[in-house]
Amino acid sequence: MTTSEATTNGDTSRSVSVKDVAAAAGVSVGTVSNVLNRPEKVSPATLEHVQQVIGRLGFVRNDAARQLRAGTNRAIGMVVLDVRNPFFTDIARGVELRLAEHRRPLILGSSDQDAERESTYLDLFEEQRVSGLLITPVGKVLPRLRRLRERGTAVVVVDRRTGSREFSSVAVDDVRGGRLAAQHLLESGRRRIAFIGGPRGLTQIKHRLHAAQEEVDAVDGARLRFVETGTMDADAGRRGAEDLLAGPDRPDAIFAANDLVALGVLQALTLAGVRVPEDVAIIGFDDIDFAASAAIPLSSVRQPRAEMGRAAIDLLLAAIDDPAAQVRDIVLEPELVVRRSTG
Amino acid sequence: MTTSEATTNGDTSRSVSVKDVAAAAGVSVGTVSNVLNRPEKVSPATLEHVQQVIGRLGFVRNDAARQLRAGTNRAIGMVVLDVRNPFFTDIARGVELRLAEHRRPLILGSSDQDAERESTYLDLFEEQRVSGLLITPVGKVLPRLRRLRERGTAVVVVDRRTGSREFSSVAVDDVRGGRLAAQHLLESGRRRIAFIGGPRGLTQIKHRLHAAQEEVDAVDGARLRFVETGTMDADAGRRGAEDLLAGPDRPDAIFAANDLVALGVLQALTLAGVRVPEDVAIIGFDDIDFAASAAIPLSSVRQPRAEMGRAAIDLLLAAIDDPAAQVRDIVLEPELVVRRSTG
DNA sequence: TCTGCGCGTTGAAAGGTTTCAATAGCAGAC
DNA sequence: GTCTGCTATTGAAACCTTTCAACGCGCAGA
Repeated sequence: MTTSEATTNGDTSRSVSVKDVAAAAGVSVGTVSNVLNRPEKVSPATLEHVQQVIGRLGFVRNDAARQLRAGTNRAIGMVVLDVRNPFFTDIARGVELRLAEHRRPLILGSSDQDAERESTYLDLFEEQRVSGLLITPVGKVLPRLRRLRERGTAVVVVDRRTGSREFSSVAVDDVRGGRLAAQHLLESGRRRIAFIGGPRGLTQIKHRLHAAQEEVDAVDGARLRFVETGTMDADAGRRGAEDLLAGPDRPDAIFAANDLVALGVLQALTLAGVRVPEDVAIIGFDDIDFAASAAIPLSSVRQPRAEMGRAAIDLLLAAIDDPAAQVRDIVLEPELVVRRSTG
Repeated sequence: MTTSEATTNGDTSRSVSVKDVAAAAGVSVGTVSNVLNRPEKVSPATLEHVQQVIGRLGFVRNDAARQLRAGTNRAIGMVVLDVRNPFFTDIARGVELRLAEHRRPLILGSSDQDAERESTYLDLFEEQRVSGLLITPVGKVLPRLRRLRERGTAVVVVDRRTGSREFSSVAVDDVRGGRLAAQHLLESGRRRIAFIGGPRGLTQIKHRLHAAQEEVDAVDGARLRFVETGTMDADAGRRGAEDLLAGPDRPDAIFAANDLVALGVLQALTLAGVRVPEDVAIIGFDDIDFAASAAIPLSSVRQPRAEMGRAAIDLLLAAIDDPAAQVRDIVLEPELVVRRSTG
């Protein structure tokens, strides 16, 4: 117990605690805590002195103890749907940036569309007592989310809506997005349009497709075909496009459910010697960076991903600060980005 | 204190603790803890009973308290260099999968090549007392890493080597990778090769370039040109390729420092009407999914990213279990993947 | 019947922070 | 010189889990 021996050389045997700092500075632990958390309550002289001791001893606050006391972890948990789709990593990046401003850690998990993995992460987050949770749900998790909220964890749903108005959410106006894409294709003179993507059951798909259909219906002689796929990756796009090419009545434009699908479509067309955009125009959705970097730069309907992340965190932090805060559904506007692939 | 009233309906006012479980089950907290952590020490009858109570009350272990007691967080921290490059997210994914098997949370931060952000994350991880740290260093962090290790945090360096043999690392044999790419181009008859990428100072670039140079030197009439870029993204590739096209003596093959650069190169060539691979062959590095999905599928030198993540975690967990474990540099083998872009 | 043994269980201590009621110190008012 | 009111500081309690020495009990062996 060499309390007074705390000298310059950090004897790093055991971690330095507030108690050590207090002893070395000749003040009480309460004061040290105040220096850390409410510096304005401490006299300037004491403040300065304690801060110096903290620096000298290399004290680093133990967050576990702080959490224990506070009853909640400062960290935010996030369950991402698919880390391999830059759309989601871009959202995560927005989240992370905003969170860093608040010095809150982000505990990240990716469900990879697997309900079981999703559930495992929810278990983990519950043990961690995270103060907030961001999730793009896969399985039937509403009951779990309710339970989490009852236990004091704020929840915000990302890129989905629960429909039940129970949880705040951040999403993009898919109807508008579908409309923008279809209008653009129609305005550039395309009439035989195919929509590639799926599965059909996904709300987003339904909205985008339905809006596109309405636009197409409003133009004489224009038709829309739906090519359903099980997943929404490049492979799906490739196969969907190959099917279209093999069949009769080749379309003159393809609206892909997202950019990954669009990239697959572009590949299939290129390899088949179909000229883009002369023979077939392609437009994607999301506007991930790879859309702009494609061999034929892809037109796309831009989703403001970083902003989605930011908005989600802002909603979440608001809910954490005031658990009675109102449930809000934030709907962001998509934006048409025209590039080479639609001429 | 309605201890005995703990019934099916979770009165979720305050979180259920071991103490509550103990009271409801009529045993001591020590026994509850044993049920949780050393079930074999508990008599079958008690075990069964306590487990039922745990289920009934919806008890979830408070990890903060556990951490406080243990002195260390079960979580692993990871600082990723650039989340926008799928190469790194793929590694992170491998890490995450392996970690999930051990029920350890992953706290993720991305430095985006910024030394300051990197430093902020190290602060955060220190406060969290993470038990292990995975990092692809940007700034001068060796002193920090040393300090972390002194304080009991295991450290593994990913996709870099420190040179100092102080920290374990996982990386890929870049010399071999550079050799594979160059050999492949030379064997397919290419003689005027350009290497696009940079910055020059990066060890990886040096190794890949140097190995390629050696291969080229071994073949009569073959030449290698180096086009240095500041970053390693699609934009850099695009500009590098444009420069090459504008200059005299157009190459017949381009070896891109990574796949992002290669995609940019492909775009520039396509837009300039240069045929790939007929006029110019392209090979990238990493073999991210987008290489296979490019309009002209890209040949690449595959880095086993998931395996890198797994190996890194295995090293890390070994170091956590036994702090005296030997420092190891794991070097994985790259693999040539031939696709359309090199004919 | 007594001793010794082993198993299962207990209860208290420890871990580091924050909070808050209580205290000390001090200046100004009377 | 005493009292009031204020600010700065104190010290102990609380948060929840894990660990471990100690305890009680039943049973086998003497």
